[in-house]
Amino acid sequence: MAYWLMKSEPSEVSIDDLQARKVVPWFGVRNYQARNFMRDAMQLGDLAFFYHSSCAEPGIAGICEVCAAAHADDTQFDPASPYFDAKATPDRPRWLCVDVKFVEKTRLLPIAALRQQPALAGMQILQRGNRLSITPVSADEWQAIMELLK
DNA sequence: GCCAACGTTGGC
DNA sequence: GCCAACGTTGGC
Repeated sequence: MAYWLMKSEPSEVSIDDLQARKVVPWFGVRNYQARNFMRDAMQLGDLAFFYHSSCAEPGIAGICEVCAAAHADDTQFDPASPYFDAKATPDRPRWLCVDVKFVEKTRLLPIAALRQQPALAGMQILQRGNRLSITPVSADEWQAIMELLK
């Protein structure tokens, strides 16, 4: 069992959208490192903070659970999608996604609040220049954030 | 809108 | 395989 933090732009998929839809494929990842986390490291039952990025109030907005192993991301085959990849074919998909299911909506925990916690100083998302949309979270970091959310 | 940081591309 | 140019990310 591992912990993760997964960024989503709420204008595309917000925690409220996930709550309404129960399960969503984590489509749109176009970064090899993030893809490899989904393909090689994520396990069914892993928990992730659902993080709202590129929005008015960036921060942790909820919790979700990995509920399907990595499979082809359909958006890579759709010419109408911004995530279309002409070099990908159903035979040889380049991009994968796991499915996640809604666990809970939390109060919004802004990134500024995360930065104020010494226990979280090592979090990958808080490091300078971090851009990765999926990052591992240590058990200690997970616990510290859960405490903040109480 | 700014801009630092990073990943990708492609010529050589 | 190098590396400059370019595009993207994402907080501020």
